[in-house]
Amino acid sequence: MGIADRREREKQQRIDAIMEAALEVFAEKGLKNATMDDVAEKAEVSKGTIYLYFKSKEHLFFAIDMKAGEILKERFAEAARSVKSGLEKVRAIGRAYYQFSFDYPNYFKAMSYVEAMDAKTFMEIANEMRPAGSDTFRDSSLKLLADAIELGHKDGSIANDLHPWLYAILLWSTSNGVIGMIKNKGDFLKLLDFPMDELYPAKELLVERGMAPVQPRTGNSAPAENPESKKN
Amino acid sequence: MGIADRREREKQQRIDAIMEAALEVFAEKGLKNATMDDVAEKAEVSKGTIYLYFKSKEHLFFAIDMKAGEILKERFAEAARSVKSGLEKVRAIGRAYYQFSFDYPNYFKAMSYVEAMDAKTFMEIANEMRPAGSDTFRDSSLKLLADAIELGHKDGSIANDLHPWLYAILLWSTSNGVIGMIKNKGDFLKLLDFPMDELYPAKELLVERGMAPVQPRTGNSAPAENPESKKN
DNA sequence: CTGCTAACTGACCGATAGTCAGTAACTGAC
DNA sequence: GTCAGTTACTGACTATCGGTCAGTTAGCAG
Repeated sequence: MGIADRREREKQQRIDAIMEAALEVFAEKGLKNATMDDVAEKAEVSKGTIYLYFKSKEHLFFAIDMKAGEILKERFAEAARSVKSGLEKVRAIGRAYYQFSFDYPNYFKAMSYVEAMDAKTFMEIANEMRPAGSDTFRDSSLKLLADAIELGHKDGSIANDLHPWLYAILLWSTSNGVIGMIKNKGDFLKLLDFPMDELYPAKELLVERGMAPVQPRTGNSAPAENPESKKN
Repeated sequence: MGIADRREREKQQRIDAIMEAALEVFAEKGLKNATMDDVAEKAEVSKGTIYLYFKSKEHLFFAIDMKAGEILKERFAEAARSVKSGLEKVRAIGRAYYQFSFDYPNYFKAMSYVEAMDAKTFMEIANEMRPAGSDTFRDSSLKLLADAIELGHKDGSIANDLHPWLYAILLWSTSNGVIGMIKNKGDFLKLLDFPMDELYPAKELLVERGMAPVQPRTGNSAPAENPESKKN
């Protein structure tokens, strides 16, 4: 079985080489302008070889997205480990995500790309590429966030009127929006003297106030369920 | 001058026809799979004609994005008009945006596409296509949101610890994240029994709590500025 | 009718994702 | 050692699509 093992190992090395090359090409030319020929050259294989291991360019992106997910999971775990309360863990995970987008801009771009895929394409590729038993969310980085929120419910640091998974998806998607704005339009907004650096901290502030355990309030600030509140 | 007028009118009709055709093709095939040949056929012009009026596919997208912005502005104005307090206006505008993404899914997609452009490309195209005097933000739909927030500061319905424009960009980008999640991954999450319908209302709840005028709090829920809060 | 201009056309080009018939390298059986 | 079979790999080729441009048509002025 030693030979089969070695072959398996070599296969994996090829896959790693291709993914690493892809990441470098993305960094140099951007996702959209990176060609498969570029990747092939950088990885020192022929284009055909890439297609032996990745069904399409999108499959390659997806593989990179999965790897990004692994890195993110480690970072989230570390962030959550560093503090105790649910709210603190949520905050630490949020910052870890923000930091990740700077530390691994190309992984982050790949994630954004996959994020923006329509659900149909996404599901097709996901079904082909995820290891058989893997349960999309249950073992993802998001799980760590949901766990932190659940803990927050228990230790009283987070309002428990929303389901942990709802909170998690909410925090995830709002962070994506804010970081996406910073990444894609940051240069532009800076040109208009907009203080980009304050955006994520402000988001954190807003969300943490929103997650605070509900207390009796004075004033007219209660969120209304009623859509047609025409009277002042 | 009658002839020149007529020519100008016909030119505009051509432009409208192309944009309308483009929108239909996007609806049928999705942004990515829509080809310029498709658009040309649908608009009943040759491909060359499209390129007389739009420098590139991206310029065409951008034109559609601008039109979407106009529609959005009207909707925002109407939403803001329907209520009185700053917070209510913000809420109404937020809902108008959410509703817009369902009423005009293809306009919304085009906006998302432009949103995701890198700042460099975006600025190049914007400079070419915006009417000369127009000041990107100052007369955009976002301005209406910023105005509503400023009003909220004055009437006391919104915490005034963040600059109106910071709030506006924040609400905009977080909404984009949430709606993007719903649009792109909604089908997928639904498959996992995730209650998609609750996502936007939950976002609204969270944000409105976060925007509420600051009051003395009990409990340990104060957002900390300190990044290394290691002690529980 | 003639010459001029503006609008329009569609065959064509270059780039690029993806394919596949052919080749090379390796393996295990004898 | 050799040879048939298998696996990994190659790169020329195809199809598609964004974008171009030389040529055509239509309308107008003199």
